[in-house]
Amino acid sequence: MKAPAAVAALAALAHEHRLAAYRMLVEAGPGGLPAGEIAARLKLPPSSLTFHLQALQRAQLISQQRMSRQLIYAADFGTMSGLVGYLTENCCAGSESADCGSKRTTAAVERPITTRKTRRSA
Amino acid sequence: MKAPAAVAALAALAHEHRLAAYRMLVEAGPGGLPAGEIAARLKLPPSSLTFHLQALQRAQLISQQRMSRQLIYAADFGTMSGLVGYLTENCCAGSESADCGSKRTTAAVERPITTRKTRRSA
DNA sequence: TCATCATTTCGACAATTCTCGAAATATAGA
DNA sequence: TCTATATTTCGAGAATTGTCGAAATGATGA
Repeated sequence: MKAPAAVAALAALAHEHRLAAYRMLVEAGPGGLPAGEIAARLKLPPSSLTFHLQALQRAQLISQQRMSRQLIYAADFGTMSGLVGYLTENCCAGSESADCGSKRTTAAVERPITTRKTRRSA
Repeated sequence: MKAPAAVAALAALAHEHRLAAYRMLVEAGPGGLPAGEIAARLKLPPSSLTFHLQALQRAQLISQQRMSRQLIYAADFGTMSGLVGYLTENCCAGSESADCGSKRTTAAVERPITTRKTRRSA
């Protein structure tokens, strides 16, 4: 995943209702859920839900499939995997600095600004 | 990290300039970078940059520290760690469905949350 | 104190996002 | 075909976000 796709995925998830919908679909698994069921659980009017599902779909975070009268939405785990990969590889520092993925129970990585000056800018 | 904080962090990162600024600060490491340096590299007018840095700061993704005349910004790795943790735990399916964190090429965070081995330095 | 540098705050505007009722579309069964 | 169900599309208004020049603030050295 590259930066523009990452921005798209981040933006799609950066909303209360969309994150809730996505999590619901993750929990539902590959079988997914019909739009009406998601709307009911989220207590959203159908047209509002469609708006948010379309945002998730544009970012390729979910997919759609018709099943008789219903439209079933399911999480696309590959995209989320790509996003998590992007964040760990590009936003969590590499080998030299703090590594944010390894032991995140508590604040493992504070800010040792005191240790050394490391003034190499000029 | 809980849902509202995750939404805040996702929204803060969901913008081309802010993601670029954040990545730059990750690469810079704990020493951080002065605002002017970030603005110059991103080719952004100073007031626009401030707007974006404030968004990142509100989400606790970066911190600010004055150093003489300059304001130094540095990535807060703990928050990113929390975000990655939130996504892997809440948005990547649990034990039953597809697990999106497992087979990335390199990555550091490969810690399956399904089992709690408590294996310390095996 | 004054001049200068680094950065933020202010203000105004453009652009985008969010919300949701009403109308339209697609499917199924009688 | 007619009716009912499931969901989307349309349209309009409210709210939020993004942009950036100009003015203000804070720090430094002369």
